[in-house]
Amino acid sequence: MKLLTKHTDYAIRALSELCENKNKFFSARQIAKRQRIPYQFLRQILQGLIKDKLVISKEGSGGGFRIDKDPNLISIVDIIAIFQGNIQLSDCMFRKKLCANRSNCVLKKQINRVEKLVNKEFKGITIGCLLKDLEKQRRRL
Amino acid sequence: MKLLTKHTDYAIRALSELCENKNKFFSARQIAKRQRIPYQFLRQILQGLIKDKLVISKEGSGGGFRIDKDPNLISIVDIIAIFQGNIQLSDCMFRKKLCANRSNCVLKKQINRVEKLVNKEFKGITIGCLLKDLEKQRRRL
DNA sequence: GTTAACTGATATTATTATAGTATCAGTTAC
DNA sequence: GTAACTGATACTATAATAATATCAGTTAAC
Repeated sequence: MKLLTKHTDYAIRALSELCENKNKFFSARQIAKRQRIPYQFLRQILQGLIKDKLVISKEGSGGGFRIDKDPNLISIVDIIAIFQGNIQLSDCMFRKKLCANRSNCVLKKQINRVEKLVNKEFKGITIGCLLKDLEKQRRRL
Repeated sequence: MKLLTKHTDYAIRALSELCENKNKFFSARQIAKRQRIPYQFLRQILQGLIKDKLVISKEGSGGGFRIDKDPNLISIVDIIAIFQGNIQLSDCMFRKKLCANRSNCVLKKQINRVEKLVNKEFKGITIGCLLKDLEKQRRRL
């Protein structure tokens, strides 16, 4: 029962890493080591980020990945969407027919309401704002 | 990626069924049939509801289950808690140590915020209010 | 007092999602 | 040419969820 999977978690970390220098290419191996992410798993994740054009890659020796979108425009819903599909709090919503019992449908309405709320909140959480929070935290130490 | 499992979904339906007549004992077989819930699965769920004293049971022929708590005081967080533990949107929160990367911890803070929001909203959704919604819906038809 | 309709408790299996690993082909810089 | 990379994809492992099966004990009614 969780809304964020490792895919999303690792993707966020990888993106933050890339933001350390937006012009540099970081190799998957580098990122994996620094962020303690299983290497092959990270490579899959990076492929996902490429498809959505959040990062760009360079093949060959000295190659790697570079951020390709304004961090302030990368929200965690975008990342969730890549790896987990749209946010849905209950299976119930997938059922095409009306539920056997109507009470389930009134539940669905309530859940939909909360779902929209979560979506809205998550949209507001961007890589950019996470980095800002991080900066603040660092200054405080 | 869902917050409500079948356990919770079925439990809500079973409780609504029991509310049809708060003094009557309904057998698991009856409920299963009417709500189209796999019988043995439902029995497990009802055992869970008994442990938390949401329902009471009567053994033997003519026995079954009866609601034992004011529906207005049964919130879906209570039910989620029985079958899924506390609401947690990310695994990250389980890690005792600080994350390798601090950015993860700032993420944690944001997720915690949304988590509290979801909890608050879910607390407001009770069996009682779902039944009320259902009544309204019926009257409209 | 036997039988049918029940619950209590628990073990087992199936299914699916998530997480992680392995491999091979192709690219690039030196 | 070779070491350090990515692209693509197949495979395996683990865990959570969903569902099934079984047996012992209880109760009501005949």
